[in-house]
Amino acid sequence: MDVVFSSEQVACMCEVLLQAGSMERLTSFLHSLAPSSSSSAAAAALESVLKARAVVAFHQGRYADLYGLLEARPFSPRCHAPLQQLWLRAHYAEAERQRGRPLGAVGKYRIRRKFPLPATIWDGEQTSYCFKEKSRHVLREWYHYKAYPSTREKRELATATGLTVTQVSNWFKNRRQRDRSASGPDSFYTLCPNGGLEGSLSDV
DNA sequence: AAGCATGATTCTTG
DNA sequence: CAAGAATCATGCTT
Repeated sequence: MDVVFSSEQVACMCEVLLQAGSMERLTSFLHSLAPSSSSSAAAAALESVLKARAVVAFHQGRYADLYGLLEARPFSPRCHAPLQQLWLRAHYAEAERQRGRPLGAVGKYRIRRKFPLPATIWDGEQTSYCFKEKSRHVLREWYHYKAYPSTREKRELATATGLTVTQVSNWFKNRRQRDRSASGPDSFYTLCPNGGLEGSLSDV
């Protein structure tokens, strides 16, 4: 068909179908897009289309295609997280298929080291189980100067780091606690006490 | 499998 | 509501 979509429409279509997770429709939609030469050039330049193609490639197990797509050109940071997941999950899947059984934590770790994220999908860091190095840097600096930020200062730190106020509070709390316990008169008893808690809590 | 690091949670206290 | 302590949960590393 020669239904002509604007670039925006195409992108929107991809996003919606991605969101809905309907591979079928997404696949056929992309397929309908590919052969037409006029709009395909413009469409191919669209990030959403590339992302959609990557997702489809992943779903179909065409991992080589997937890697090609991901490495082809830089993506905006907005898409990094999902695309990184694709990259990793594809490599995990390949390794698992090859060895016939699922990978454990260590296996996945090795895969991650063996196949580092391409620069097109990675802004340098953002490993996820931690706050960003940038945010942590800000917090550390601040802590050095003052370990007890006021509520107002916490708010500022939150906006400065992109974290929530609670996260900032937690960070300072944890930091203080760990600093203190690390330097305190720790020579004494290292063992934990036992019997502390008695059951039977009354409710209501 | 064990150890470490780090964010979050729970409980108590002021 | 915030601080401290103990503890949990999870991910990384060895």
